[in-house]
Amino acid sequence: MVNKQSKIPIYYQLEEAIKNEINARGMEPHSPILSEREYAEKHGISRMTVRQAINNLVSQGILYRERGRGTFVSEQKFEQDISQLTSFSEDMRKRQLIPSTKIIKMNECTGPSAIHDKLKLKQTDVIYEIVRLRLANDEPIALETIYTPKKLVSELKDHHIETSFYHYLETTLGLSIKRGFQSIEAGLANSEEVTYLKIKKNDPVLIMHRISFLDDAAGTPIEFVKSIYRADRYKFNIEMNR
Amino acid sequence: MVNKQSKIPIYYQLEEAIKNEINARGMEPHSPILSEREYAEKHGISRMTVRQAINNLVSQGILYRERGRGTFVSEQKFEQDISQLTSFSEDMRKRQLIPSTKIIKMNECTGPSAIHDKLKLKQTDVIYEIVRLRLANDEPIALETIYTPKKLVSELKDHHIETSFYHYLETTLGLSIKRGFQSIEAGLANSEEVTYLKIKKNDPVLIMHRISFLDDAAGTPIEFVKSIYRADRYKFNIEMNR
DNA sequence: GAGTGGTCTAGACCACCGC
DNA sequence: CGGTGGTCTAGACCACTCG
Repeated sequence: MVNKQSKIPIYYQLEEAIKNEINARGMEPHSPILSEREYAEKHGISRMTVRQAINNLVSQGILYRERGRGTFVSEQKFEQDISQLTSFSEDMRKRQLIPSTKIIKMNECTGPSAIHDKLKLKQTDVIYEIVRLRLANDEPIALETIYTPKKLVSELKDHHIETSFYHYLETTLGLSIKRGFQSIEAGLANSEEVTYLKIKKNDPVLIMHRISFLDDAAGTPIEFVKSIYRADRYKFNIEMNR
Repeated sequence: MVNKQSKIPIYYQLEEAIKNEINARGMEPHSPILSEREYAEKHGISRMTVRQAINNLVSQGILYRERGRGTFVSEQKFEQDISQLTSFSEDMRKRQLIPSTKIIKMNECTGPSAIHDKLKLKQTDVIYEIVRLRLANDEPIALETIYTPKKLVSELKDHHIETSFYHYLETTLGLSIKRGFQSIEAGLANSEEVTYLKIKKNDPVLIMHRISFLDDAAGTPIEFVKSIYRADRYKFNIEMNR
């Protein structure tokens, strides 16, 4: 039921109520929910408020409308889940593997300038360069180099980056990552990569570059990452819309 | 200006008007547009109608709001372009390259069964197997094998697949592709790939598998594709949300 | 305090669907 | 025909920002 005295907006309460209704009653895809006028009367609220709730659920892919017929429960709700920007740790857990990390190197630097440009920094700004070996079930999977501006992540300690850098950014620093741009190419392992990844010289590898941006008005770059993945242990999975 | 007599919804006319305003005046990112009340008065319409127009532009990533301050022009407008499922031809044109195609092989078959499973077909259903060499500016980029059910694409002729298979599906057959699932891995070129792609044995390649689904209630699989890309000429670019 | 976006109301007319 | 969603109105009060 909707509480009109609550500080929580009515349309939001109704969103939750409708979602509960769908789950609690185990409503099948394509089954109709109440009409907008019925919800309005049932809760003693305006139809426009009901529409706001339903609009939100439609854009979340939970409901769909058909003019003249009604509003119905959607088939699936992948929608938001498509092509999510995920950290290595999240990625591995999705694959039912246990992620771990070995820090190879962490230092502050002011170069190279190409990195400054990508991160939209001044040449004098200090950048952290972090090299980590990423493992899954204790087997080396990827060698990863992160560049991130010191002024955004303050004083980084080993324990901040021993598990998930994203988790540290989002939970401890309260930074919100909005989107990232990735490129994926193929190459052959060089001697440094061979050592850490325990593969042979000239074995194929996947080379991923990523730049991620914060969810602020300016879209501030927060990290530039280069990762080398073992081709025999890793492939990228991407779900795409058209 | 908005025409209240038109059959085109006012909120939609206003959307177009605001977009024009931004472009025509060359408004910079972060510059404010008129307030909701100002648009309402200027066009003699209700504020709620103005809000509907602005809401749409916000969800398209063209504007953003700040409570108590106003509504502003967004930095970029990547919008829906995120992680779009694109055909080879579309992909190349985006990169300012001229795509072309050489058909290597096209035949009907009823195997292998793994393909039938992926396309959710009966073992007796006929599948087209199409092998095409994809070029950009006349240079070979990828060797592509498509499996697609004959019953969905009817009688395929060479000229249907000499340019864009997606274009044929969507324009001639009126099929609408909704989403696809891709995997990307790295490998070394085998002897067949070497010949067509004009690279050397054991050069690195990108191996892409894709399965695409139609925009119908059942989400019918329409194609299973395996593509081998030259690593020295191609990399995947992906934009992702979080 | 003046202006902004956020929420909400109680109506209205329309186009469309299914019976 | 009655019911649905789609659009629209002319107000209202709120929380927030900024000078």
